[in-house]
Amino acid sequence: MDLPQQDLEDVNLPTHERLYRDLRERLLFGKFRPGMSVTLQGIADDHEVSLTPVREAIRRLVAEGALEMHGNRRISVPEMDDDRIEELLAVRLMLEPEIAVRAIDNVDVMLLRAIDDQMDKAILEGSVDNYLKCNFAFHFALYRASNASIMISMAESLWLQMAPYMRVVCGRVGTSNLDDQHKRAIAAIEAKDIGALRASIMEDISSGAAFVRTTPQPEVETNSIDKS
Amino acid sequence: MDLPQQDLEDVNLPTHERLYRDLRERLLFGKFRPGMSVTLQGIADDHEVSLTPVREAIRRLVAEGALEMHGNRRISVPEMDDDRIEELLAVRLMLEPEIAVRAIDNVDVMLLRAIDDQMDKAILEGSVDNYLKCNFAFHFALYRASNASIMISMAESLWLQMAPYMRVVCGRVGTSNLDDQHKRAIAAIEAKDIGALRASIMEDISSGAAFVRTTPQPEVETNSIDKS
DNA sequence: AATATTGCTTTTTGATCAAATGTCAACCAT
DNA sequence: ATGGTTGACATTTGATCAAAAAGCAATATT
Repeated sequence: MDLPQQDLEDVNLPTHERLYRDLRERLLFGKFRPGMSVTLQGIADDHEVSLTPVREAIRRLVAEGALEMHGNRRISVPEMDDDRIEELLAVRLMLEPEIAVRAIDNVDVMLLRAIDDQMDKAILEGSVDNYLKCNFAFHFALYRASNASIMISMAESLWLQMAPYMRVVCGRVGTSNLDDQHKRAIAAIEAKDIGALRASIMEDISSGAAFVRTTPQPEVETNSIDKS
Repeated sequence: MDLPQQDLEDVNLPTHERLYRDLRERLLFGKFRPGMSVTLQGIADDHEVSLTPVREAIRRLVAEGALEMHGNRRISVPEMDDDRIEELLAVRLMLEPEIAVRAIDNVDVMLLRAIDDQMDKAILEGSVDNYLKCNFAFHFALYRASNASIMISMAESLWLQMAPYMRVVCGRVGTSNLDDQHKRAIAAIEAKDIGALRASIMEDISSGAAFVRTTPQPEVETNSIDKS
């Protein structure tokens, strides 16, 4: 009768798994910037582990498109360009409304509302960090209520690919001009209105896209990992 | 001025990369069956390499959904069930017609026709192996003509996830009852008829689905890798 | 009989090291 | 100067080993 019963994660997990989660977190919300190069050794040094688990974590992130491996065996955070953005958004527009619809009967609306409240606060405070976290939390709290585990992984992969770039754009422009489709989504869920839910998710994605398009392209910056 | 200039792959590639490609090939066309368990050590022994590159290849395949990792740290070929099938087909129906449309202006119709001819032959001969290979070749010859690299990887991941199961079903039923939507797709491409192309790809996916649904569920079989 | 416990085997995991590969800047020849 | 070469340095890659974890089956306990 010995259940360690960790409330949340990361104890007793293999190093490669913890590394993966940590790097993923940093890609979503941290300081990884598009174009930045990443070395296995750098990661190993930063985290004070050997190369072996680092390789496993990195291969996984490369497979998810979160990192890019060049023929030279060199790894970097993918650069963003117009075609890539267009493609990512096109897939998100197909995929995410469908996931949302599949979650409509299971999702905890209270939870969504709570997250959205926090997001409002983040926007008011101008905290890009918290905005991004809440936005992610909202979407995936919704998506996880579906049984569509394959679609969810795909969506996670897409967000991982967009995140470093979104971060740059938001950092430049701040949190104003962000119109919040989440309340429309919540209303649609409560009304069990599939069409309206689909539309609100699509509008959320499109408005993010419009937001991005209004900002100029940032210049390149290729560097090893800078320790915060 | 020293280009080795290998016509095709696999020389000078890192071991983990060759392993990845080999396992992938075997998942798509080989003897991996749903539910079969896979051990790192088994793979390493089979290929006469050490565990290190095996881990990298396997993590990649797990990230792509081609293999499944349980909490126990044990790895297996995912079992298929009705929900999973439904979800995989739903994503394919969204994704693949879009990729096809994006390829319509660039694809080499002669190549498609050649592949389709080979597929006809495979069906006549009743060769499940060749049918599966040609079917894959056809779809991805088309898809690769698009610039949508992200969508293509996603489609590859989906095919990897379906393949072991499709293999079982086809092995049971043979190659009759397979109606060929490829000729309709080719005609649509030549006519530059986007709607017809989209419809033919969707029909191709749906008819495969119908094909699968007519066959009974195979029983489980969990084993280590059997060397052919 | 049903459930725990124990010890043994298989498997996974992570660190370390040597070899291969790649990068980059200083150097040389034209 | 420009273009190519060389060598020092950094990084990746793959094998090996010890330790941890997990499975398994026979035994003991209630």
